[in-house]
Amino acid sequence: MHTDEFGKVVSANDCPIRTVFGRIGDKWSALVIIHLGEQETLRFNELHSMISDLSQKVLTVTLKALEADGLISRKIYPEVPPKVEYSLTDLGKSLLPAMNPLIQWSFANMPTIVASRAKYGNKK
Amino acid sequence: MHTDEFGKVVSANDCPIRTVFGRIGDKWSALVIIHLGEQETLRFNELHSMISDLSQKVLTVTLKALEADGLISRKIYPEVPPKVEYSLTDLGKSLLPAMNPLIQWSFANMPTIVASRAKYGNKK
DNA sequence: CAGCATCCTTTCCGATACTG
DNA sequence: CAGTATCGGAAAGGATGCTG
Repeated sequence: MHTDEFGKVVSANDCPIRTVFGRIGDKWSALVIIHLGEQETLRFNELHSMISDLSQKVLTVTLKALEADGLISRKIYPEVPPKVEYSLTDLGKSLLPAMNPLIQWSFANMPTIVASRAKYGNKK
Repeated sequence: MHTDEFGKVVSANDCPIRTVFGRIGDKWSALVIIHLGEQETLRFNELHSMISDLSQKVLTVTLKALEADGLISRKIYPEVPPKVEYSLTDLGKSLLPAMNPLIQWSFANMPTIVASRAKYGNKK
């Protein structure tokens, strides 16, 4: 147990960095948030087709986790067939500008990283 | 397969967001990068004691992955006992300011997220 | 349409023991 | 000191089938 530059505990589940980066760093959450940031609201299958290579089960799990964290909201229209719309909450919206620099960095530096990774693989 | 707002492919391994967020979003990489950002250079056991609840094996794996991506560099001093120093590369240093807003956001909003998570758990 | 349930594989990660 | 090697448990993620 120790403290970081913010004077907060950086251990186990008390660590904000691990909590937040763990959420948006999982395989799909960041993409879901970004898509919802662009589109205002999206239905389940719209999201599913936008991020086509994730299973519907995992999308469900991801959405539930984001909802539990208060980052997205889920609106159900009592119709047949059912219609469910997802959108960012205010908290979720506040996350977008915080993520933006990292997104920019990702696009700018991904080629470098991929090249470095390949080179490292060869050296082994 | 589709394109996002940047006009780039957002699928499989071609997605910068998934590549970068996947790396810094894993359980420990972000913390390692942040610590190296604060301290300039750190030895293996210094990092290990700073992030005490990760095993030495996982620290090794994490460091190797970051090195492979070109984010940190590893300097070996041929002494007995051995001494190895880790530091951020220029690429790694450029990542820090990009991560910063998200770090700030994490500290600011972690309480809200934790509260929301707990509430959601009760409702189920 | 928007899921839930189940099964299965893969990956992650911690504990422990050992080494140049 | 700074790792490597091996094992085992837990968790993440994918495929498939079923349902209100």
